[in-house]
Amino acid sequence: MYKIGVFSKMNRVTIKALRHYDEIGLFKPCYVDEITGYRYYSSSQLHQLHKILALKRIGFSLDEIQHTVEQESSDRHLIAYLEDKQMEITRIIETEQMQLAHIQWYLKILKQGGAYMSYAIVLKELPEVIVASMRTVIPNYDAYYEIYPEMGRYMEEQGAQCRVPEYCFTIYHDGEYKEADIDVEICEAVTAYGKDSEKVKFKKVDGVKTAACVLHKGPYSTIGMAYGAVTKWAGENGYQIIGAPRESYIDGIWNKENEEEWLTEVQIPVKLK
Amino acid sequence: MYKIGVFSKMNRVTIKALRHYDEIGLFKPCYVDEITGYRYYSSSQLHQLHKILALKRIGFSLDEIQHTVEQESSDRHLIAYLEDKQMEITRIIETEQMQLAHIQWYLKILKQGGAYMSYAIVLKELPEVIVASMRTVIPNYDAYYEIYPEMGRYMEEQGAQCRVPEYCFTIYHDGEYKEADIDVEICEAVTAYGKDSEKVKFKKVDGVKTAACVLHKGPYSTIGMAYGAVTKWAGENGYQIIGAPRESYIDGIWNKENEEEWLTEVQIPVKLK
DNA sequence: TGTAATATCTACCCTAACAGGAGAGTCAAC
DNA sequence: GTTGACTCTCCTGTTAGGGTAGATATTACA
Repeated sequence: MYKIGVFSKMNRVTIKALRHYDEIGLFKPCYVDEITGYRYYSSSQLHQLHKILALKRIGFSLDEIQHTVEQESSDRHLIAYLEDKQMEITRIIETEQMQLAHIQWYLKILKQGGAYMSYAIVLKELPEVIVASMRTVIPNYDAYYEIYPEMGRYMEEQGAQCRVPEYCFTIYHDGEYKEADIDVEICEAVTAYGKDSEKVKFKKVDGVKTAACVLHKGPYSTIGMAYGAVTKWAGENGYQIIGAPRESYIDGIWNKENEEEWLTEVQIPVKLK
Repeated sequence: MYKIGVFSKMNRVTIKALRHYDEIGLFKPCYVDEITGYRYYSSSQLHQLHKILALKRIGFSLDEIQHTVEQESSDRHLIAYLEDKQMEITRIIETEQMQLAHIQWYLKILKQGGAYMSYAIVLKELPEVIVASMRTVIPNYDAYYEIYPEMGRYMEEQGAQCRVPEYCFTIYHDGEYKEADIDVEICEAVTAYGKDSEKVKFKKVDGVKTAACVLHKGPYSTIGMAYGAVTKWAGENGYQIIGAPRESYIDGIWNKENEEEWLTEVQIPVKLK
């Protein structure tokens, strides 16, 4: 019969931990003095404690250990537990390795003197939406100043209601970056279908499971940098572009005078290679 | 200006999280209605939020992010932060992989129908101790029944005091398992040096940084299984045996009549290959 | 046997990053 | 005016104990 301090030293377990195990019912002293409350442990308990420590070492939570210990009669339960744990840890390792890749990417950029995180890449899911859409080939980017107002007018006629939060974006259907004759589809998310016209159609745009997104602040003329950042990031981090990129307009000519304050998000559907 | 719900949807961040960031001062709404307490966010804050989310994704804690964001003037700080983080994650991955190896080992044992964890391996540190020691070559294991009492008598003569917790053990100096002519050193940890005799010497036994330990319950005749378990485990988990194994006696003939209740711990100094 | 040092007890608060829920107030639509 | 959706604050809970305070117990030494 050992008092808690000695028992603790024998097993390299803190007194706090032993008291904690007692409290949660995982491992109780073999005898507790009713008057003083002193805990006494016996050597026959070492085996159980070691079992607990062994399970803890391989990543089981105290709760899981308790279940495991209770049902120890059956090996099948244990195998199942261990296999679950195996998968869990495998997943954890994968995410950690992705984090590592991210960090290394940022470090590389930083050491090259690149502007830190002026383009912070974020992965997110894009929702499925109903949109008023207009697909067309525009000669150059200046054409936006004509077609967006046109679409706005049509939607007003139709009484179409914009979705909240607003989601107004352009899908680029070309396979590459172009400066002329660009195949674009401009979309405005709405709450319900409306009547199609020759130019403007209502349709459903599928959601995207994972999109690499980056915010671009400033005029559209420099938005290429944002694309560059995302595509480079994707390539270097094992992601593959699997869909047409979008530009989501947040602030622009309609609410900010100063071009420097315009805000656009570039969204590129990706998946892990 | 967006209310919290919309802003939350725009960024795939929960309302709870936004409120939490506000509370800890990491990311505050640009305006709070003094009367209602409603939080309002603006699109110019998106960029900062994305930066925060990007840092979070690569494993920074909110606390670290706060420091990072505050000192963003200097890239050197950031590089240092990222490099620290890189090392931290590398370490984490290593430990996870070790856990994985452990689990796979247990699984293998279990699937072969082996008795689960009748030998649970635990790694621990062995302390440096002063011992009364007697090194000798014994013809076979039965000789213990002669030499242990002999040593006990000498220690009593000397008035040597045993250490608490008791640590009485045998070191096996042979490089391999032997059944005859075994080179053993029996040790009893004491509180202070005493006078040497021809047979019994007082000495310091160095601590061991990492020892793979296993509890053996039952008579000494089957203790080989415990050794087998440890050495096999070590081999299969990338550990190398780097010192003489010890047997630490916990319960034995001196306090338990029934051989089935004897308890011994096998301790083998190891290190990662 | 008395005193001082050490060991142990219970009880409370703390960690990170929120999640869940209670109860109350606010906002926008019908 | 009312309803339903939205938001607020405040409280508790999550892991596996760590840290400390104040009270009691045991042990060592004179």
